[in-house]
Amino acid sequence: MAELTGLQKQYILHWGEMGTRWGINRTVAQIHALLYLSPKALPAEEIAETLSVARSNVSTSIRELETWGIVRAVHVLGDRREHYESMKDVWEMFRLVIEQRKRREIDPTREMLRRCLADLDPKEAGADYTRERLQAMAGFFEAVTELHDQMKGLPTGTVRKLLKMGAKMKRKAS
Amino acid sequence: MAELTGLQKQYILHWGEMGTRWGINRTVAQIHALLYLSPKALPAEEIAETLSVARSNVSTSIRELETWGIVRAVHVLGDRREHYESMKDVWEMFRLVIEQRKRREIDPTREMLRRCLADLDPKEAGADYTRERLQAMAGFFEAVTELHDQMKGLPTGTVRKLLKMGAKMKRKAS
DNA sequence: CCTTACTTTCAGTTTGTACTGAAAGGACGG
DNA sequence: CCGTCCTTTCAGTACAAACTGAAAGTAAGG
Repeated sequence: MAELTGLQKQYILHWGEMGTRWGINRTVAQIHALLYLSPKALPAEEIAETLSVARSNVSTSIRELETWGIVRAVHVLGDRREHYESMKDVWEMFRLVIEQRKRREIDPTREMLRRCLADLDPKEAGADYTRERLQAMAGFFEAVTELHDQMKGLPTGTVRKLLKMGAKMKRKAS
Repeated sequence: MAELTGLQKQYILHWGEMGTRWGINRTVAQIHALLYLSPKALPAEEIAETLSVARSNVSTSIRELETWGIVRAVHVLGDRREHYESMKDVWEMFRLVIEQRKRREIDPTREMLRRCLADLDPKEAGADYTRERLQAMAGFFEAVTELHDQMKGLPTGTVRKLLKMGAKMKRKAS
């Protein structure tokens, strides 16, 4: 089994911490980091040993990474075990994660806000104020959704172009 | 003390859940939701009763919201207690949060990546591959930083304009 | 089929974060 | 300055999420 270099250790540990701050399981993030740096697909057993976690923990974590769509199992000739490899395209990886977090978190929030606005009884005291607040929040989430929908279809290069355009507008405004 | 309407309850509970998913303490998020919906600033005591949490918990949570800069203490004539109110501008609120999360999480990651690239020993086996991966990741984080820096200075309206421009480019591309 | 190699599931345990209540620390009014 | 009202701090506790290891499940090879 391959020992980790100091550099790999540094990257993996940092990535793990990062994960926890964004509501992603530390081990899940660490496994992803390991696979991302690895030039070849790794079997679960080796991942477990390298990161010093239980084999079963790896199983669950890999499963989660697979549902995100950023890790997949590949087969190696003459080996019955599954080997796992990470997607290497960073932009696509984050796009996948963002898309899914939007679906799981942003969309339900939009629904909640719509439901609240629908349920709002105009006769209730302070209804106008509440509506104002809910609408402001809803407007923000709609804008985020719009932004997301537009990024979704764009190739990486176009996003970069937009970045440059933003820079120009900023200069004009100031 | 004002009882919560069903609608407020719904909003506050949802916001609390939302918070936990993004690494923000549930109570902190709930307090923010309550203050956001409240037309008037509330004393800590009332927040504690309304949400059924300990007075001391409110104290800590408010403190955190204050460091984010999205809640502040105000004084009410003839009342010795501090009253707390939430910022009402949603865009500004998220801008503040994003800016600070960037500083706490994105920036250290950029540094880590730069350090890794600097430490990388070209003589080590697989160094080229590792460099490639680290550079790809670093490039992404640089782009995110660039994007953030540009958004930072822009007024809300300009962000909306960029959204529309993106829509146009998308149509052209397809 | 049976064996062996590998993977997943799950009940119990550990760990870390959040929360509480009591005590200490201000500050204002009298 | 003393009492009271309010806020913060902190040590201990509760709770939820993560993790483990054993056992059950699955599939390939002989």
